[in-house]
Amino acid sequence: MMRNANTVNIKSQGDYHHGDLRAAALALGLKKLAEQAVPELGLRGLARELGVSATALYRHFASKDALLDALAEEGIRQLGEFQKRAAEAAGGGRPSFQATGEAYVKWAVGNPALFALTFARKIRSDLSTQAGGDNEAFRQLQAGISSVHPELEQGKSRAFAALHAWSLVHGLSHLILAGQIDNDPETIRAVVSGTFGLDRETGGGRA
Amino acid sequence: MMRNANTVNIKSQGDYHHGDLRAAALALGLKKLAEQAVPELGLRGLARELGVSATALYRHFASKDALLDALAEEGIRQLGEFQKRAAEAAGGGRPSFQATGEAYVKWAVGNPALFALTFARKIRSDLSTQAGGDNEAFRQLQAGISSVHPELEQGKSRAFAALHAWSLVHGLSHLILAGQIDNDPETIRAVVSGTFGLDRETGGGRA
DNA sequence: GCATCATGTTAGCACTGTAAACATTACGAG
DNA sequence: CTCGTAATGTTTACAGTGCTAACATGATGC
Repeated sequence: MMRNANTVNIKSQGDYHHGDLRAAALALGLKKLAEQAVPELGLRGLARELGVSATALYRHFASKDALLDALAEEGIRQLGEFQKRAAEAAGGGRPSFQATGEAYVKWAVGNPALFALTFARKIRSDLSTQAGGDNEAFRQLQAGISSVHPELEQGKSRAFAALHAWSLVHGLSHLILAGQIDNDPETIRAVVSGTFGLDRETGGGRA
Repeated sequence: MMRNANTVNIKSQGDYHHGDLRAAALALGLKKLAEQAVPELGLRGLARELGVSATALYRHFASKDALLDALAEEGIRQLGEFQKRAAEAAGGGRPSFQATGEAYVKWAVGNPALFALTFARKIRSDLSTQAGGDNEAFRQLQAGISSVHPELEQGKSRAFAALHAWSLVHGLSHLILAGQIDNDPETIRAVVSGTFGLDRETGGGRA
């Protein structure tokens, strides 16, 4: 069979070689993940859409898992950036921290498949004795904590506070995606903002 | 080919019929899930271990998905019961609520595959306008909230408080299972107990 | 005792990820 | 420029999957 006609090469001068298959595969992978809710990337289907034989991908990824890992890495990157923008837009301080948390949830809900993928496989990163690893998302979190609770310079308390906040938004994301909690902006805001009306002295803040 | 020799029937008097294949399949499924960390139940492999042909399972489950759904249901049941016992052991009040939360995380960490399965597929339950559905696990949560914050009889505030607590333990579970947070009892206690050291009046929970 | 239904069986389909062997192109050294 | 080699693609094949269809067996009620 001759070359598939619907080959959409990036640089389509030649025919046999693709140009930059690795990049193309990652790009298409992200697109497919964005379109569907369940992370069901098929190696063969992917290759078909790339106008390339299935096994060609093995020249660029050791296995399907390796490909997914690469996509997952792109996932945390996007998440981190999204949070960063949200934090900046909110100006700083406590509102910025709240915005960071909401951004986490909103990104997750808006990118279900990529979110699932990203956290299904353990994010590579020598997490240097420090939980959370070296990704931007976690860095945003730490910054937010420091901003809201400057009295906690470092140490366990700050770490625990960070893990607490992370767990909260992470769990909320998962539960919404699992259909357990309504995907409602007000709900998200309320849950992220804390026990909400329960604490008498902090004024309904994150805490 | 005659009947496979290693048939381990529950009631092995006859030969062709199994006795109670449905129950046996569920039991073995749970066992396999308990043994491995990743939920990779194979229909064929399962049948092989049951000493039965792969398609026999289709007499009892409409599809692999249906089988997994049944296992998932058993999952929430176990989780709920585990929480209930923990709550009772703690005596009641706030310590009981804290214990419920810790139990959630500990069960999840102790049963990774079943936990993942349970929440991967949306738990059936006509969630009657009330988020959370009708499972025992969520009921424990509501009870805990009521116990700790009796001033919230019903309404949105209590619902949000429940979702908050649920999100927290759920997220913590996932992050531990993803290898992002250490599976350390002290960490779990601290994160579950709240901002921990931040709130000045609760004394850092029962930690 | 016999029809019927529940429950098991085998054969086969379309699909998957992946390995092995082969083909084509790009590229750097003589 | 030529030519060997490495990079990148191809076809073929294998073992595995969930699932359907057609058939066999055993239990059950008239």
